[in-house]
Amino acid sequence: MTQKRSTAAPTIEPPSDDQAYLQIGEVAERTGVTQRTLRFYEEKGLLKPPSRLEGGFRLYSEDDVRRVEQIKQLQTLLGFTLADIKEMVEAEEIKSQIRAEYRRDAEISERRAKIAKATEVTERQVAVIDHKLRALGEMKADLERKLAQYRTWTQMLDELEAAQKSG
Amino acid sequence: MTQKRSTAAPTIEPPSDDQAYLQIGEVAERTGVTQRTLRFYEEKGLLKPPSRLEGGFRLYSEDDVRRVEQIKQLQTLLGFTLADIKEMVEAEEIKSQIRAEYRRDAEISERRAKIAKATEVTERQVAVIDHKLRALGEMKADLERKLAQYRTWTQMLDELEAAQKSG
DNA sequence: CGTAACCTTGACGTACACGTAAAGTCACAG
DNA sequence: CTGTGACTTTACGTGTACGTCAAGGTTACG
Repeated sequence: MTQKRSTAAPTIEPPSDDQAYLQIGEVAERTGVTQRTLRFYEEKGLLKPPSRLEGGFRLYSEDDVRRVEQIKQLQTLLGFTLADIKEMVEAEEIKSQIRAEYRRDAEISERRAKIAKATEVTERQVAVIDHKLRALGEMKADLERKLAQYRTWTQMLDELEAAQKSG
Repeated sequence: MTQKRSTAAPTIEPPSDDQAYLQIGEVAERTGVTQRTLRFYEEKGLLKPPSRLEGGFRLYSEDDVRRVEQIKQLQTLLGFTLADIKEMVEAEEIKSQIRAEYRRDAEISERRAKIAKATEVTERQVAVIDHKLRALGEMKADLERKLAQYRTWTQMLDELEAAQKSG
């Protein structure tokens, strides 16, 4: 029998809430990237080191899965480098920090600074996206002009053939 | 004196029209890519081998410059690989062929086939672009939600400080 | 306790997109 | 005719983003 370990509860280490933790294989399958890629992203600081099972097995959260999907989007669809993406991911980290500090008492000026920083980074990202949106729009318009041209040519060939038949 | 060879008329080889031909250095400067990159694109079939001066110097046309700019757009902005881009460029080639055959007598069926092929490739490209447009749109919406969140938080800090002052 | 399935950390390999250095050629000024 | 700058090919080097073993530890089931 091909045995498959039950999606077991973490034996130790993970922030002892009752989340559904996933091993690297599951995450790989769900996200469509390889295990190597997941380790590589961790090594490069794109994914925070996940919690571990006592044996050393990585245990990922659903949040981690979402992050991986986000990274793949940014990379394959939008052509950002992992370095770019790391910056963006770090902005996400800042957001988490802000949320964490929200409950606790923290220097207001410090909180302001972090929010300002996060705002700045996010605005740069929006600008980049706007740039790409415009470029893509122009590109699409070009392609549709071409398609229109092709339709015209096809029609001309139709008429030419019709003339030949009736001629 | 820093000598610069006059943007000389091609001594030989180039399709003997009176276009303004550019050497590789000029093209590199105008397009912002290196000479190495231009030779590399040629090697990879992304740029058709340009005409040469009798000494072997490459002579590029304005069309070539436009193509280089298009390639850079596709690559850096949209994240296509050079292999992808080569396909697209080859579609462009087909279009040129169709235009060339338009004047001459050519098999109608052959012309139809080429137009059909070009249409197919172009439609695939439009589909890819649409995909990216949607992804970018969603990403932008996400970022703007974040920005709104940041504004809310900043406002909360404002009010908190105001309360502290008046308290 | 055996063993299959799953995981771990190295460490080396690879495809892509060029960078860079070497050694020689070409064009024109002086 | 020589110097200088722009160009040529050839060839090896580099950074990114992983792929691919290899050797071994861990977990769960029978």
